[in-house]
Amino acid sequence: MPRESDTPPKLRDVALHAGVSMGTVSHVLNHPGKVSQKTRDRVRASIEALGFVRDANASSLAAGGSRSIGLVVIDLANSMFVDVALGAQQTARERGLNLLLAGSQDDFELQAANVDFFDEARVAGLLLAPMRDSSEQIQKLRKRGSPVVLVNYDPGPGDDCCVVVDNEQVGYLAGRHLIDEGCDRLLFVGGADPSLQPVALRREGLRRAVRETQGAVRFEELRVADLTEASGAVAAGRIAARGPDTRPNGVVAVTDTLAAGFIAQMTSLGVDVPGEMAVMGCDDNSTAAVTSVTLTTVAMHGQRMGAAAMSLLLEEIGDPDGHLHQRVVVEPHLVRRLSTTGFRRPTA
Amino acid sequence: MPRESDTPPKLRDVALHAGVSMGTVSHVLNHPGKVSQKTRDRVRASIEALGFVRDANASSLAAGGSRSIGLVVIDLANSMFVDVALGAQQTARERGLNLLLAGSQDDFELQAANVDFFDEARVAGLLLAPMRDSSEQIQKLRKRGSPVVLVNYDPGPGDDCCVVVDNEQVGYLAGRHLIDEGCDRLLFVGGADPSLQPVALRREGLRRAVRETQGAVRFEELRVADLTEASGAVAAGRIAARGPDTRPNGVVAVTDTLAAGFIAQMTSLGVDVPGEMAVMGCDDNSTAAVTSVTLTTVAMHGQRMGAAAMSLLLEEIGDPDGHLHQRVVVEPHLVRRLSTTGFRRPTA
DNA sequence: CTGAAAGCGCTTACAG
DNA sequence: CTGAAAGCGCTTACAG
Repeated sequence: MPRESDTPPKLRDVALHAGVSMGTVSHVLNHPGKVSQKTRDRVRASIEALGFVRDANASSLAAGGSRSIGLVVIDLANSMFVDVALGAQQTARERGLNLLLAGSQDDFELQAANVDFFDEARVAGLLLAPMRDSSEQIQKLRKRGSPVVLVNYDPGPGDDCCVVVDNEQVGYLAGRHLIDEGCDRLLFVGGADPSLQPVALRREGLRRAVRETQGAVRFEELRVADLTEASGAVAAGRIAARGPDTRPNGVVAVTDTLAAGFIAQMTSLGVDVPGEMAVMGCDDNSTAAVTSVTLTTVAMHGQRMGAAAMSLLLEEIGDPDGHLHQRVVVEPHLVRRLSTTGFRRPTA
Repeated sequence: MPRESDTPPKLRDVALHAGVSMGTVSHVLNHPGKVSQKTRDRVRASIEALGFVRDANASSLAAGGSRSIGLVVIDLANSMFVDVALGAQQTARERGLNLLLAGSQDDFELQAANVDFFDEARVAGLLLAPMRDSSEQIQKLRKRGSPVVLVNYDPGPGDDCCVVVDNEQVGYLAGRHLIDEGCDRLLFVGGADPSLQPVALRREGLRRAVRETQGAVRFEELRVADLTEASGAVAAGRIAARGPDTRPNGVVAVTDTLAAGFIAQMTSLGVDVPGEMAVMGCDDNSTAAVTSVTLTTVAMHGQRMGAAAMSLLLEEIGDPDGHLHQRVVVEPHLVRRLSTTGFRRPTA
């Protein structure tokens, strides 16, 4: 039964209770193999009896490092990053490490604060899904000896491991799907910021799918201000204004959010989606799924990304010098839903 | 410029560099008001110059407590809990505290592990959204002096603060909405487990709305095995089998997931939702929104819950003895979408 | 306002 | 396998 003291038991109380030294208790906790079965059992019984819970702060300080890994994602409201967290957590647990999770809510300053927090906590390593170049933040961690692995961001050949999705393939899968459904006039709706790597790559992939048809399919693109639903609606307005015979009949919006706005507006303008126009997004972002028809999209394996990133990180933690930085590319996959199902093929 | 040493700078290096004692550096960090402007600036310059980052483990140990709050939620894939985290984080930051987030993935053992982890980390307090009675876990924290506030779970009058949504009102709002749309034969679809408080309360609220019509609206209910999409589909099958004139024309599923399965199956059986039958869910769970029509639902103010819970926690941390436990009830609100819009009123 | 010193609770060589 | 002791990096009374 728990001791009725007014102060919580500490390691020395356990030692006293079990009749051993503090060092032995600590060994039971950290290197049980070094202690005889008998002593171990006695110590564990005392721990149980007193309700002892080790102070992780003291432990990390004395051991010179914590057994936690930090994960900082762009935004927890994006379900992809929740998947990343699940994958990373599972892999971490398998190795006896704890995952600390923080979301940056699309705010670069909050991201910096999160990284700083994990820096202060002296995490054993950091998984970072940055919203843009964050080499400064990463440098600080590295100086302290904490490896960093980037998720969903490719820093280019250099100092860090990264795990990214094959965005060119994302675009290709989208294009291929629409073409297979019978669309022959494709539109790519992207954001105006050309520096966003994923946007450029997805466009390239889509073009590849179009090229493969050897001219049977037309391609055009439309740039909107940003990747919000509002911009999607603007794009829809412009396209709908054109006649049914010249406007695109297959649309790839570069994000689900954009696609959601596009479909909502297109529908309200009287165009039948997907009957007259198949529309799809990219990301499989569940928070953007509230469209009038369910959205076909190209999804990423978020969990796989998280698990891969954690593996790379642990590898580097385990062997900081021998480690070679890697770039892991995860393949996307198509998720077919109603926004492209039931498109009426042109009977030309 | 950062010092080119092979070992990261510590507080004593900063003291040396600034020509002050370690105590003074610590004061600059923790009680800047106690240090003269001039000294403060000098110390800060040294911190900057050396790239010093304080070790939070050592700090917490010496100070006898950390400046972090833990939040353990049932499942991060449920968007409501992401909202809770956002609200809690914002409130925590305003008070200079950090929020540590952990998701339990619907697994009670993982929940226990998460709570233990925060216990070891000696968090200043814990916000817990438990999946069921967790008084044991809570007791451990309390023994160590960490207050606990429950979120989305009402433990009954007792030892802890809690923040919950008014689930009776959830049911009432749902019923009221359907009745206003012209439905006169309501169905409540709930899970078979009567011990789930929210289910019972939502049913009560719905009944209240029905009672208010003084007999003009019929009420019935259907219990299914659990709250999955599959069970929703099963329920739809049973209802659809009845003729259009006797079956319900307004349905409240106790969760969005259930509603999603219900609608999908009902539609595929040839019943027009919402034309012949208006259907709605409860929760506003974005991950369940992938239905063929967008789902009307009753939502909770997750952010508000998170913020309220954090406030209660901080209040108790600030005044452990004077603190009175409270039960904060957050009002739900209706989110109208397509699954109830366009219902054809019976013209009897 | 500033400094010297004790101590937070644990871990880890080091001897036995 | 076990114990005594130094030390992890900071904070906080306590004197000055």
